[in-house]
Amino acid sequence: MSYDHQSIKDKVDSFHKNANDFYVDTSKEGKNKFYSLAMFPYPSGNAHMGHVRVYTLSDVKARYKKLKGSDVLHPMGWDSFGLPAENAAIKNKVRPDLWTEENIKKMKYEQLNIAGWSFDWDKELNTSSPDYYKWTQWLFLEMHKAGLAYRKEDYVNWCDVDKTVLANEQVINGCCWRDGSVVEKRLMEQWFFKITDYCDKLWDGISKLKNWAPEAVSVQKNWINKNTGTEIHFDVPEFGEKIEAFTTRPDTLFGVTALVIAPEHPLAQKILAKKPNKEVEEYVTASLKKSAVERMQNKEKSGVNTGVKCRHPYDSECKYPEVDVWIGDYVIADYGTGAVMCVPAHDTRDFEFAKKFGIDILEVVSQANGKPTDLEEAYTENGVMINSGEFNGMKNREAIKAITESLTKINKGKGTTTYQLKDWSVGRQRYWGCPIPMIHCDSCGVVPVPEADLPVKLPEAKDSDMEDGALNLRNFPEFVNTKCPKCHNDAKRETDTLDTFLCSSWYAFRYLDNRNDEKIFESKNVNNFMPIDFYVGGLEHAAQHMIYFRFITKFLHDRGYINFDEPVDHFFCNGMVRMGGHKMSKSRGNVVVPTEAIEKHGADAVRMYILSDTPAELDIDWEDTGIKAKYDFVKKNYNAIEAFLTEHKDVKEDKGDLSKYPNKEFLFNYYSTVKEYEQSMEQNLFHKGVANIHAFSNFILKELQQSKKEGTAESIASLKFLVKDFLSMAGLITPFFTEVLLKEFFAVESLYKQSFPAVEEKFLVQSTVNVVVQINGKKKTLLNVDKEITEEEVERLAFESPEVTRGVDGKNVVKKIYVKGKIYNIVVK
RNA sequence: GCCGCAGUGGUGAAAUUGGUAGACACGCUAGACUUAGGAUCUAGUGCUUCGGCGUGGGGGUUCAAGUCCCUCCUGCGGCACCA
Repeated sequence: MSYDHQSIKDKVDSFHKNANDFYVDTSKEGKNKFYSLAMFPYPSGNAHMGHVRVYTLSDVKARYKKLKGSDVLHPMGWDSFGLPAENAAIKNKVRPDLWTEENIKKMKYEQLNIAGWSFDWDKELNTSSPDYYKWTQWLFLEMHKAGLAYRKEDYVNWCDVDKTVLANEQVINGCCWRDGSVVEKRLMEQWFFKITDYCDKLWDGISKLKNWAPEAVSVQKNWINKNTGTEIHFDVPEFGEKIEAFTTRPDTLFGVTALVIAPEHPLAQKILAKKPNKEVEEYVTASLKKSAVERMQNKEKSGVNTGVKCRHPYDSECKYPEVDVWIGDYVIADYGTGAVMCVPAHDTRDFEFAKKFGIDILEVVSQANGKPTDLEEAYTENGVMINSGEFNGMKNREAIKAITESLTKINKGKGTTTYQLKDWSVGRQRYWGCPIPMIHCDSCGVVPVPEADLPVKLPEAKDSDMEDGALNLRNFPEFVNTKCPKCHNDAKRETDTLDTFLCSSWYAFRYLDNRNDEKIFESKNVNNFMPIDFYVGGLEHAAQHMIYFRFITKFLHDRGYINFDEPVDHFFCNGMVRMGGHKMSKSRGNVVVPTEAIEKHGADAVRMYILSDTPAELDIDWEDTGIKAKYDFVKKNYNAIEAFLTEHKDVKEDKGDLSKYPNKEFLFNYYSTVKEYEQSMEQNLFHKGVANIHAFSNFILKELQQSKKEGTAESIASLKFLVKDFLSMAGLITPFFTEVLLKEFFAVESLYKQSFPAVEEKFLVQSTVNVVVQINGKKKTLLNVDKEITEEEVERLAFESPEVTRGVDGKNVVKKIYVKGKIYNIVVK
């Protein structure tokens, strides 16, 4: 029967109807484990081409490892808490839980089951289901027990469109990551996770991320951003305290002509309280109102002199023993100490600030050529110390160390490190999320919900709740009002829900024991299969999700639940699927819907196409000619192979003695391509894998033709055997037509459970080799010679060739280099 | 500004890690065949003045460089008033 992708799909569906071929027993001990994971989807109800790409990648890798004999885990689940469900509720008056449930059904049974993805659905999980979020709550309580979940009043990122607080990681260029609206700073009391306690571990762990996409490693580095420097104390006698300034350039200490603190710095409020001053007050108020975007866009320096003085640590030696304390919003409150020493001569920002406000400029690091002190701009290069008391004459690089040591001795400072990473704000003022298992009691304070009472379930939303602004746990009295677990008096539940990034920071663990209702997971299972061997997802998750995932892993490690401290061995960042050079979007009208593409071209062609031509890390541009070509390829191969197998139905496939196989070149091609294909799969060069399949097809189909004329009973049996192995290998990429042929003509139990053929090295040995003859490294001719040929013989043949004769004519042969069986290079002058 | 990645035919790209640059495809050209099919098959396809020349530019190391080193240019991504 001629190729018809629809009937092939129907057949494959019927093969897998009853059994879960892709099941793996995660409690089974053993060594040969492979965990292939693609980031789980938000159940929007519509799978898009991006999903097709990611899940095909994790699938091909999973199938490959299975063929190579590993126990493979390739699970799937739902990242189902979050805003779209609430927005749908408000718009269409559908309960968020029901809306989510509908979408999951739709995606699971109509979209994620049509592309041949080998998901083990036995491991399915859903972050918004109480048996999952019970353990998200448990994790919160563990954090709380460890002192890592805490409340504080702080300036937080407020998104007024989503009516919720956002984590720093969710603010991109000062705007909300979801809707792009400008984020405000609001002083609020909020739940935080003390991820900053893990800065060192997260930073040091970066060196272990050898198999991560380099871009993703770079994102991790930039985000945590460790900086080594010195903390220097400036006494403020009037207030009986000191300002700690962080700097990476302690060598410029003697050039300090002012001190600048951030408007949010605690001292600012103290100054206002003690020495009320309208100008200062107005400046502070105005600065606090400014959004991050305003601060970012307007880099014009602003500030105000408080008139408060502070003392230089070396006040007896330096030119400016006492300097003014300024408030300036170019100083960032939550980086370093929120205070900087202002050294205009050697810092571009301080220079601008000083120029604008007439602050003195004192050069302390001179250029080697001793240029004058009348600086046009800040001098930020290295040099020799001047105007710096006892440190004069030193190289400034040495002075950095010397001054830090000296400060430590006189107890006026110390070497320190600082990080850009901030504590993780985890509370969200939203309904559709995991409730924070805490209770506020007037007499006992904030009390954790006892573990036995978990999960704290979300109340069911009624139609009247589903109004804009009303869908909030505050408005559910039956949820809010409770008893204090300690004193049993009336108390109120916490009404914030958890950031959905917490839900997704531990799902990979839960897949290994998704039905456990006694504990979060069985450690044995997790230790057995993790770290994840192959984790596929977009680079956009390299900051938020991957930071949190690493943090939670390190936390669970420190609490003794797991024996590894990095969750992902290989993080593979796939590129986007675009069309016409743009991201697919409804408004642009350049959307290819996966279900439609698969219906039209068949899943084999779609899978093959989405992997072909371009490395999976890069963006691809969807082209109709490309997908059509893959359809044609699948059709051609199915038809040719089916015809061959039908003709030789009665011949039992038999490898036999391949050394008697008539076409040695075919065997050479076959096994060298097996070798290349294996490498492509090992190294995740899936586009090369597709090219290898093309190469296979090119010589196999030719050989099938040839066998019609010259085939013997023996050679047909061998060829049939080789075709069977080819189908198993190609089945990684095109699992539909290959499985049908394997079932119908070879009665295999399942494509998934085949094995990868071993490379027969003996057929890769050839009796002749091509030796390239070069003159001065430029190729002149090619000699096809016996592999064991001597150097003398090569030399004779080379010099006999007209190209060499012409090339050396009238020149001196200086040197001859022979690389056995490869290169013969003649050097002439 | 700092960090990371990349630059190869008309296009997507490959190159066993220093040893025949352009595998495998798309597109294009010519031809064949036609039971008009999502046709298929065959041949060709870096440039060339047929000597050669060619991997963003310039320099270097080497018998030999797309690959290593220096330098510059361009594009993409991340961070960014980070002290």
